[in-house]
Amino acid sequence: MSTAWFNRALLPWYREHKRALPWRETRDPYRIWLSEVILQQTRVDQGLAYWLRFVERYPTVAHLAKAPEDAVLKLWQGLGYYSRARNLRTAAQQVVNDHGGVFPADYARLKGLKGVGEYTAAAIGSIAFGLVEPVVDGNVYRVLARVFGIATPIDSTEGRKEFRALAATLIDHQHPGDHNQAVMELGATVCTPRNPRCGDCPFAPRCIARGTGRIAELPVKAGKATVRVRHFNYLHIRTAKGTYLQKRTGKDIWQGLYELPLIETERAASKVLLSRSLDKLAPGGWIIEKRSGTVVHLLSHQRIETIFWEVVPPKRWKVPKEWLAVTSNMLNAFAVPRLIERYLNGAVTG
DNA sequence: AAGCCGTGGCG
DNA sequence: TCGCCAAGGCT
Repeated sequence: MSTAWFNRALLPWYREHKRALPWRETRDPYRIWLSEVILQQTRVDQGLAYWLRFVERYPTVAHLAKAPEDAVLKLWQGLGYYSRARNLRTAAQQVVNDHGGVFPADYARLKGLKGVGEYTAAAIGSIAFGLVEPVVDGNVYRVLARVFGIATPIDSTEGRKEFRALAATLIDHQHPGDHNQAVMELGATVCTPRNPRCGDCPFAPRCIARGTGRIAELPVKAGKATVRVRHFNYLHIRTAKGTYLQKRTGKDIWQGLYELPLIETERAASKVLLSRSLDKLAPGGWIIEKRSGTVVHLLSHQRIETIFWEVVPPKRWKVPKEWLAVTSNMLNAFAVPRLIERYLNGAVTG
């Protein structure tokens, strides 16, 4: 896949829109490293004052290496993730003791510093030393997922691999540092998680997510699956032969379990709406005797809002062939979801 | 690999 | 209001 258009659009946009930030005015790896650690999981607005204070108090990595841990933590106070501050001091000592006081200029040795992971090593390497190392942070995931329409979960091993590979094909070999910062800047200021400003985006004409109306769905995170709300209406039908059950089939929850006959609706069903659905099952003559309150059943990824309806079918009608009449003493022989079990127990006793 | 680590801003 | 999210890394 040719991706030259990506950099043709990206770098001009960046030169026009990049924010003036003090760590962008230097190629001192110490100051760049400081900014990268401070900005881990932290917004520029929050981290800027801390960076200024650190640079003033500890102008070089040697100064930081000599500082007491308590002093570093005090300067870090309020910024959160305090292991970053402890690791910061440790890494400064590593630079002094293991690298002669000079920041290492290769990816592997950068990553060997305490608190410097894949992202930070690539950021320092590309920005301070011009190494062709793609960064993949939260901004990059979001921008690439949307522009290229990638739905692979970003918090999966497969997803991390896929996005890293794509970022590697995209990175500008002449300006790796600017390229990396440009993608992040775009993600931070234009391609934001909510309400992205697509009107200001250089990729808008080519953005897959925008073209297919999936901006809000990308990037995908597997960890916290979005909870889908569904509306179930269960029919409690008592006849001389017993209560009707049916078996759940198909690619859905509770596969293979039994339940009361189900009518799923788009929204919470009213009596009128349910009547219409019942008429489709068999025309005319249904009597709705009782409507339960809404029972909410929570699954990891679904919220099932349930209404149990006691109904009486028409005098003469064709019972769906997948329904089976079960006598009350046989009901507990069938595997049913907890939702159904609780209802049936309540319906019998109360 | 999945859980933990903090705080502030946002809709 | 409250859950999500933010220039991640460590264990």
